[in-house]
Amino acid sequence: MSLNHAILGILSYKPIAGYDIKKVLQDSAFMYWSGNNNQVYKALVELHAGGLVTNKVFHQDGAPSKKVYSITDQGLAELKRWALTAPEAPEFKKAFLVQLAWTWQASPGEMAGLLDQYQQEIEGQLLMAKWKRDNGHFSPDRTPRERAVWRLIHDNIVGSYQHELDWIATVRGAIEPTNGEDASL
Amino acid sequence: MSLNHAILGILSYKPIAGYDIKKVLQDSAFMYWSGNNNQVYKALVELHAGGLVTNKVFHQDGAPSKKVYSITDQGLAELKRWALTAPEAPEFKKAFLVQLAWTWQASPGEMAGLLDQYQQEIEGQLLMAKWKRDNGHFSPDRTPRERAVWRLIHDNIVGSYQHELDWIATVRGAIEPTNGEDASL
DNA sequence: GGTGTCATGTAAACAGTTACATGATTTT
DNA sequence: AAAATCATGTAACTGTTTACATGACACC
Repeated sequence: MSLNHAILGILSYKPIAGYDIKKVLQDSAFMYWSGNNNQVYKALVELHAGGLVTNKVFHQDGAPSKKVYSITDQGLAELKRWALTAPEAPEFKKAFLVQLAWTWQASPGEMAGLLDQYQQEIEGQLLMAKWKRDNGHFSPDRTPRERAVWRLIHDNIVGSYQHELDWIATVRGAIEPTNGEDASL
Repeated sequence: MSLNHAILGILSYKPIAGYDIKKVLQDSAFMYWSGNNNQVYKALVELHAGGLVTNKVFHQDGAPSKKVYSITDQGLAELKRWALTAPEAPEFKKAFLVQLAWTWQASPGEMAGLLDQYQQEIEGQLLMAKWKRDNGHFSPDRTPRERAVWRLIHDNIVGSYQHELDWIATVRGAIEPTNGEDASL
C-alpha cells in the first residue's frame, strides 16, 4: 500500500491537515486513491504511530479544530527510500474492453452506439486531465526538475486518454460494415 | 462487480469448469481480475443462485471430479443487457507516476536508474501482451466481427504499453542534465 | 429551511489477495 | 524426494467504498 507514501510526499511539500490531504488526493489526476475519510485518517494514524509524521492541533473559532500534520526526518528518509524502490508495472482496468469482448449478441448499430458513449466518456476525462495539468492548484515547485517532472506525469495521463480516443477511431474504421447500412442520417 | 458478467461471457462461448475459468482469467490480457479461487468459485455460486448458469458434475478417475458450468437463456439475456450498459471510463493505476512525483530528493543518476528499471518492466509487459494477442488459446471466434473485436481489444492493451515506452523516452529527453554529468561510461 | 463547506472520526459492506486443506497423478 | 498439476473449496486478512455522526457557519 503506497497511499501512506503518497501522503508522506504531500506532507514533504508542506504541513497540512487530513481534510486537505483528502482534497489533494481527490483532485489529483495521478494519485489514484479516492481520498475518502476512512483511508486518509487511518493512514495518518499509522504514519503517526510509525513516527513518520507529527501533528499539532489548531483551534479556530467558527470552524472545527484541525490537526495539521508535518513530516519528520524519519518520514523524509522513508519517502526517499520508497521513491527509489523497484517500479511496478501499471495496471489498466478497462471495463469497457471486457464489455466489448462480449458484444457478439449486439447489432452493428448497438455497437456503434456503445463506441459513441465510450468516446464521450473519454473526452470528458481528457478534458478534466488537461484542466488538472494546467490549473491544478497543488503542485510542488521546489526545483525546475520537479516542475518538469510533474508536467510530464500529467502528460502521461493526458496521453493515455488520447491513446484511447485514437484507438476508438481505429475500432470504428475496422468494424464498420463494408456495405452501407446506417440508420440515422 | 462485472466479474460475474465476464464469467458469463466466457461461458457463452462454451461450458467449462471453474478451474478452467480461473485459468482463462489468469491468462487474459484484458480481463483484469487475478482469477483466484475465492473470487471465481464465489462468483459461480452467485450466478448459479441467480439462475444464470447451471452445472453438471463429471467424475473422472485419476483426477478430481469437475463441475462443468453452462450458461442459461436467462444468463445469455443478462449478458446482452450488461454488454449494452453505459461504458465506464478506464482506471489507470500507475504507481510509478506517484513514485516519480516524489523523487525530488534523488540525484539525476538515481532518476535515470529508476527510468531504466521502469522501461524494463514495461518491455516485459509489452512482450507478454503481444504474446497473448498472437498466441492466446482462449479466443471465441464465432463471427468475423468477434474475431476482429478481440484483436482490437488486444491492440488496445499493446498500445497502452507502447504509449508508456514512448513516454519514458520523452521523460529521458526532458530531464537529462543539459551539462554532461554522467557517472558510468 | 435545505444544501454545502469545514473538520474529524467510526461502522458496515464489499472487493480482492494470500494462504490453507484435501488427495491422486505427473513431472523434475 | 520434492514440486507441480488437477479440482474444489474455506479462512483470514487487507484494501476500498459508502454511509453515518457531530456541530457551527455560509449560501440560496
